[in-house]
Amino acid sequence: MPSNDQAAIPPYRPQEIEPRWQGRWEADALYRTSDDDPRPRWYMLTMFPYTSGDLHIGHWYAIAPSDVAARYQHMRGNNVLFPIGFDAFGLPAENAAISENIHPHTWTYRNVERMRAQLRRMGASFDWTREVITSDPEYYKWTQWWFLQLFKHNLAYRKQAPANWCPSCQTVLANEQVIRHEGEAGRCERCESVVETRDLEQWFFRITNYADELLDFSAIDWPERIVTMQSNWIGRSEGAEIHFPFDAPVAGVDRIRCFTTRADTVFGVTYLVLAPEHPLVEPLTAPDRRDVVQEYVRAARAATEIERQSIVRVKSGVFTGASARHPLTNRLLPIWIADYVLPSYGTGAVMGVPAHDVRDFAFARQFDLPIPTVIAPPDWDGAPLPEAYVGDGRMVNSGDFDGLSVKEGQAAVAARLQEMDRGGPDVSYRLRDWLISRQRYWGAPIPIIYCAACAIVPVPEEDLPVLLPEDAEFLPTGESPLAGHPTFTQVACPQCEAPARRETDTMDTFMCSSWYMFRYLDPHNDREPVRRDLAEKWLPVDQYTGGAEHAVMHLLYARFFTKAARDMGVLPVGEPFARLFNQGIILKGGQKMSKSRGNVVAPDVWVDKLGADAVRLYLMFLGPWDQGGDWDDRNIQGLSRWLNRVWTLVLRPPERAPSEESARTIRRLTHQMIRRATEDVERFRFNTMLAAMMECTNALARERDAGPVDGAAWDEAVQALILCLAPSAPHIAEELWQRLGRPYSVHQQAWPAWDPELAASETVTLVVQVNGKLRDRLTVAVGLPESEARAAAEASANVAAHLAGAAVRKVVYIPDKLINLVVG
RNA sequence: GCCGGGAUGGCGGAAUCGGUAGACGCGGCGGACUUAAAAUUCGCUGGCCGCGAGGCCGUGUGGGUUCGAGUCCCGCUCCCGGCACCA
Repeated sequence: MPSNDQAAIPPYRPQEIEPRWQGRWEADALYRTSDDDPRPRWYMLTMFPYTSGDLHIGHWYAIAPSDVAARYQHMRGNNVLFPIGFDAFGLPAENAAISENIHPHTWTYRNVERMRAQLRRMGASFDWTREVITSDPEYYKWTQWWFLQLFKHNLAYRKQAPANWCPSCQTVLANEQVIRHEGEAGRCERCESVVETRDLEQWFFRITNYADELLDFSAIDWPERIVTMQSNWIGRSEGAEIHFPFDAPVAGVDRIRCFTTRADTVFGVTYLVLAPEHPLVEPLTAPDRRDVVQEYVRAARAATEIERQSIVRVKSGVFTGASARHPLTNRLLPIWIADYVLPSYGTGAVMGVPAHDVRDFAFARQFDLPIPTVIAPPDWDGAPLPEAYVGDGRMVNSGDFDGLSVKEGQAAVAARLQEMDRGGPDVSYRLRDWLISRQRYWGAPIPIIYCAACAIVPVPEEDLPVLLPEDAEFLPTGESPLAGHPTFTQVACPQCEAPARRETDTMDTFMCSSWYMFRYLDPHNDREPVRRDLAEKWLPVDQYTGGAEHAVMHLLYARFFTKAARDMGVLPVGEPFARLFNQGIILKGGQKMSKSRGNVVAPDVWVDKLGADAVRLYLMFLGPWDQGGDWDDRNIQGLSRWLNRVWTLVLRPPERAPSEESARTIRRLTHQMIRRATEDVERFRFNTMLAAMMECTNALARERDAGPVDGAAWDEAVQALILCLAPSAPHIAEELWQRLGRPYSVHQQAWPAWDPELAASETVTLVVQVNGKLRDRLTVAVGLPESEARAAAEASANVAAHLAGAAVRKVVYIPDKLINLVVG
C-alpha cells in the first residue's frame, strides 16, 4: 500500500487508550456481579496474592490468563463471578516490620494500595466491590468464628507438642522457615542458627478425621499431579496393629502396640524399637540402663524431626534392658529405642524384622541381632540373606502359616491376632493433624480464654472479633508477642467471670485462606460468614487456578474446611473447587526470579513501554500455561507487533468489491479462526489460541493486499477477530470496537459462533506416498472417492517414477488426508 | 530410593483416535522505504547433496510393531518437580 495511507490512521498508543478504558469500565461498573442475574453462574477464581509489596510478573502470569478465562465465560452468556482480595496476615509483614522499623499493619496496607493500583493496570475484570483483606477485623472475625465452630465440633484440640525453636531469634519457627535442603538442614532461614525443639501447648485441627474422605477425588476434576501429591501426602497404609505383651504390666500398660504393613513377617521379629519420645521409654528402662538411655533420648530430642529425617541413614539406638513377648511364639524380644522410629507415625513403636526390612536389617547388623528368614525368595537355598528381602515369596519358619504368600499371610496373621486379642487389621496415615498455633503477632488471635476454674473456654461468638491490638511489642523477645501486651491478656472468664487469661498465639495464615472463596460471596455480612442461599447459588467454585506449590497445604486445608463445614451444616457442598488448573512457573534466564539474583522482571516497566495488552498476550503466548516458561525481553516485541498489525488491519479500509469467491475465502478464514480460538480457550491453550488469531490476521492482510475484498465478509471477519481478541487484550479490542462504530462495550458482546460449513474447506491437500514415503502433494476436492484419488496419484510424474512400473500391492487411503501406494 | 512430568530447528514452542514434522512468534539473511538509522513492510530460513526437477538424513538413545512412528511397545541416558528412615 502507498505509504501516505499510513498517515491516515492514528497510531496505536496503548499508554493512552488503556487508562482511558480502565477508567470508563470502572465508572460504568462493568464488572460488577449481581447475585440476581438469571443467567447460568460461573465462579472463576484465581488464588489471591500475598501482600508482599510489588506485583511481580509471576502474579501477572497467574492472574492475566485467569482473567481471559473469566471474560470468555462472560461472553459465553454466563453470570461470571471473578473476585480478588489479599492474603494479608503472616510472617513477612513482621519481618519487614522488624527490618524496616515500620508497623506490620502499615506495611501491609501500604502494599495493598500499591498492588491494587498495579492490578488495575492489568485491566482485569475483577469485581472490586467484593474485595477481602484477611487482616481486616471484618474478615478475621469470621476466621475466629470458624475456629470456634471447629472447637465446638471437637475438630480443634490443644496438646503439648514439639515446635521448632530458634535460640538466636528467640522465637518459634514454622516448618517452612527451617532450611530443609542438604547441608544446611535444620537451620533457621534468617540467622542460620541450629534450630532446637521445644515443647509447647499448641492448637491442632483434626484433619486426620477426614483422611479417607480427602482421598476421594471422584467429585472433582483436578490435575492428576495434584491428586497424586495429595494422595501421597495423606499416605494411607493398610496393615495391622500387633501387640507385644509384657510379663508384668509397666506403668499400668500390659503391652507394646506396633503398626506394620507386613504382618506376614511377624515370625521374623527379633526385637522391638520405640521412638525416643515414646511414653513407655521412661517406665520400661532398667535401672542399669538409665544413664545411657537418658543420654540417647536427650540427644535425639535436641535434633528436630526435620534434622532426624535428613541426616545420613546410619542407624543408632540403645537397649532399654526391658523385653516383651512375641504374641505368637512367646519368645522374649529385647526392647530398644532408636531415632529411626518416628514418634508421630503409627504407634511410635516398630517391630524389628531384619530379614525383610532394609532399615531393620541395617539396625540388626549394627547391633548384632539375629536375622531369621521368614519369607523365602524364589530359589532360596536356606542360606542367610545378604540383604533385606522385601519382595514376594512364601512364608517359612512361621509355624502353621508356612507356605502362604505375602498377601495371604498378611490377612491370615491379622485375623489370628484379632482372635487372640493381640491386635488386628489397621490402617495408618502419614497425614498429621494440622498445627495452627503461631507464636507471632501478625495473625488472627485464637479466640480462647483460659480460666483457672473453667479451664479452656471459647470466646462467645457475640464477643468476636478478638481484636489484634495495634500497640503490641512484636520484636522477638522469646515470648508470644501478645503475651507481653499490658491489657490484651486480661479478661473475665465468660463462664464464671473470674479473672482469666487470653490465648496469646495467633492462627496459621493458611486458616485465613481456607475459606476466603466463601467470603467473596457475601464479603460484608456481619452476622454470618456467608449467607446460605448465596453459598447454594455459587458453590463450588467452577474453575480455580493457581500454583502447584499449594498442593498439600492450601488446597488440602481448603478441602478439609469445606468437608467440616458441610458436616457442621454451614455449607451445602463437600468440595470447594470443582475444577483446578495449575499454571507453571515463569523464569528469567532459566532461573527463578529473585531480588538477590537481580533477574526480576517488573511488569510496570513493560506496561509503560508496550502496554498491558502486549504483556498479557506475551505471557499467554510464551508456552502452554501449565508448563510455565522463560521470560525473554525480545519475544514480547512479537506480540506488540501483532497488535499493531491488527490495529492497521481494522482501521485501514481495504478496497471493496462484492465477490462470491472472496467472501467464501474470508469466511472460511474467519470461521476456522473462531473454531480454533474457542477450542483452545476452553482447554486453556492460550498460546495456540493466539497463534490461530495471528494466522487469521496474516491471511486477511494477504487477501486485502491481493485485491478488492468482499465488503460484508470483510466486516464480519474484522469483528470476529476483535471479539476473539477481547478477553485476551481487552483495551485494544474495546478501542477498535468503538472506532468501528460498534456499540459499547465489546466485553458485553457474545463470543462469536463458528459455522462448520463456512469453516470447511472445499479442497484439501492430499498427501501421496509410495511405500510410506512422501512423493507428492495434490490439491483435490473434499471427499474424493478412492478410485479418483488413486488415478490422480498415479498420474503424478514423481509418483510414477517411484513406482517404476511395479504393481501396486496395496492402497491405504485416508480420505482428505493421504493415499499410500504400497509396491514390492 | 519412590512417585509424577519432560527431551522436537539458532531460540520459545506447534503437530499425539499413528497419516504433510517444525504452525505461530523470536532471532538471522536478503529486498523495499529512508541522506542514514530506527520503525514499518515483503521474501527466504532444519541439515546435507543437486543448476534444477528432486533426493537422502532428521523429533535424547538402542531395539520392535506397522503400508506409515515425534506419536504405540520394550530397554537405556539426561533434565525438571514432589516425597523421602512413614515401619
